[in-house]
Amino acid sequence: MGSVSAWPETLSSNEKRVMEELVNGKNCATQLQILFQNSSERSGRVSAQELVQKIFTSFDHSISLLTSAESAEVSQNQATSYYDSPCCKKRAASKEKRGCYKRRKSEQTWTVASATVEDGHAWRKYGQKQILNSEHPRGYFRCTRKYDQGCKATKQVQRMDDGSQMYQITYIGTHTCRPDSFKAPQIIKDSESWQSYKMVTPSNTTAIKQEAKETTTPTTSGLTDMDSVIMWKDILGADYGDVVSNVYSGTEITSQCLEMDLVIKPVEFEDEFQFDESEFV
DNA sequence: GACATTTGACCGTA
DNA sequence: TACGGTCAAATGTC
Repeated sequence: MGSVSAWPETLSSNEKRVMEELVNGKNCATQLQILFQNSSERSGRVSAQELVQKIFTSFDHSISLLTSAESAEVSQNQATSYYDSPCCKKRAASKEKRGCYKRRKSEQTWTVASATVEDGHAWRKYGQKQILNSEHPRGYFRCTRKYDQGCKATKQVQRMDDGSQMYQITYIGTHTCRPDSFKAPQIIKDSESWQSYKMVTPSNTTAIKQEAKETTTPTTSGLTDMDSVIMWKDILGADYGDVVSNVYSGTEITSQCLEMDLVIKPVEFEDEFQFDESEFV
């Protein structure tokens, strides 16, 4: 485990802490993988659940650190840039001026094929567009916490043209909001079995906020973040075939998790995110 | 009345 | 210049 002093001095203290958390999470994941490889026993010094708990905590801390830094930046920017920006002054001056925006090319994006548009977050639809050569229109959604918490997450939902009931959902940007209900999955918190996690159903959900047709509801597990959904599925995949069936085929992951059927396509990180897989095997 | 959705207009990018 | 993403007025719903 690296100490703070092991990181380049160019990193800020927050970045160093993030790195520490990520390394910690990676190490736990490695141990967890070994545990799964010797799946019959629970003989390690720590149980799989404890490791998963650690991983979750590490990633959660990292996300918190990053989002707190980002949120500060966002709120600072918002205070001055959004309503005071030349762009919007211009808009105020000219009511006819619309579409004053910058495309966010550097945001993280990932695509998910799902039988449902629900993902545990509350989204508000802000647009719909007929796309060329597509049978179905594409819906544009933003996080309902965009204005109160500066959350930059958006998603695009489009019915697939292959006649199936599947939706192609593209997530753009990560949630910087911190829903009150966000917490570690019940299974982790209560140290229950993985099986209990499987038993979580949409029927015992509580809504963060009522949104019309596209409203999404978090599960009681509190697993409200799409990133978390993907993460837990990935973790559970190998040895919990009944719970989650993952097929890692190069760059594509096919999963079935809870009520969602997902095909997760490659995450495109425009920011340079390096992950040395060779150390993982 | 507050909030969400619809829809046409506007604008950036390829 | 066409396409796609976003904005915001109009409209709908509770």
